[in-house]
Amino acid sequence: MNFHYQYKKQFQEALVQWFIREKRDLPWRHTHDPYKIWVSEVMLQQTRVDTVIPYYNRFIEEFPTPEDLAQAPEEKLLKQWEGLGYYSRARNLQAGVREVVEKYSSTVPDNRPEIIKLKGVGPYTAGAILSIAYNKAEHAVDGNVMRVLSRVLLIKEDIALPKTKKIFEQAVMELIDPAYPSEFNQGLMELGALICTPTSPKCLLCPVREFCTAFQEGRPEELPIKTKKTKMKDLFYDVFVVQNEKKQFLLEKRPGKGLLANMWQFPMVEKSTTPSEGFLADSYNVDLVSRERLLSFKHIFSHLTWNMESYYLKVEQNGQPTESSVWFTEEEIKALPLPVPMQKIWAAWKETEAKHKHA
DNA sequence: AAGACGGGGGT
DNA sequence: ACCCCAGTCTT
Repeated sequence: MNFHYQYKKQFQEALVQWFIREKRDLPWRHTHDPYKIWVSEVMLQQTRVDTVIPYYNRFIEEFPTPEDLAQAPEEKLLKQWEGLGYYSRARNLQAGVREVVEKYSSTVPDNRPEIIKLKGVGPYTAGAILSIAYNKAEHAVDGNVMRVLSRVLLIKEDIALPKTKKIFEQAVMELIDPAYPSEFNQGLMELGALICTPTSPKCLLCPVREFCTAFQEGRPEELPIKTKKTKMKDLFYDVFVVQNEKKQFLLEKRPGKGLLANMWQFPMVEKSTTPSEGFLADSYNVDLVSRERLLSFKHIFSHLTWNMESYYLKVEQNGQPTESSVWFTEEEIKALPLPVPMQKIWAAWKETEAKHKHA
């Protein structure tokens, strides 16, 4: 890529001034603390600004410094992250912050070779922290930046391919305003979020439309090119809210790896494989007293669908429950990190319970 | 290079 | 129903 000096200068000026003028007032824009910028960037991975704001505020209140996060028990960390999704982000963030506390005396590294080695910090997050917190001229290429630059520069490579990202990283390094790296990078992202949107971009409001090849050619909404399809798997589960005579409920902790790792759930059995009647006595050492239907719904993940049917069971306890399952009171459940599908079932149980009390 | 990994919002 | 989102890690 080979831009003329004047073109580059004017593009930088237009973008940076637009950002300074029009930027949204967001919580993480009131600080330059690299730790807080880091937290915000991790939360923003594959997640919308509006979703992140309340999580960010609660998280920073609970863990104001790297030391606070480093010392937090995992259950407390996951409870803070509950509902935000991609829970390995939380674990990796804590692991990365622990590295910073231990190896760098709690100071986030200010250079790419060191910062990118931190757990959970990839090429984008590295560049975002370096440019936003330290004002370094580093690329921070996310989906917004690829969309904006694919249009401005008419880049028709498939952005689903990993190697394509390098093209955009080089383009940013070529274009970035050395006087305003933070505003330049954030300007590209802000433009992607507010103006240069995936469908129906607001080109007439765009501060850089005079530099935009796709706008001049007339079909900006057809870029970027992205192939790739997601094949979804369907899974079918029966889920049981199991209550004993002491008003305790049975929950199990998911495995430490994989989907929803270390989160808690009500006992769940795959429908196709198991006749769910035998599940109780065989697996959990209890006798059924009553059975009531709760809620049926689909929960859609990025790569699979859970088809859920849930039931409220009252049981008599024969002995200890099996391995990973534990009896909890309603009060204790409040402290457990539950994935959203389990929160829905728990909410449905509370509704029927309230109904019974009323009647 | 492809798949795993959440959940919500827009069209 | 399908796409996207301030991506990273694992295979």
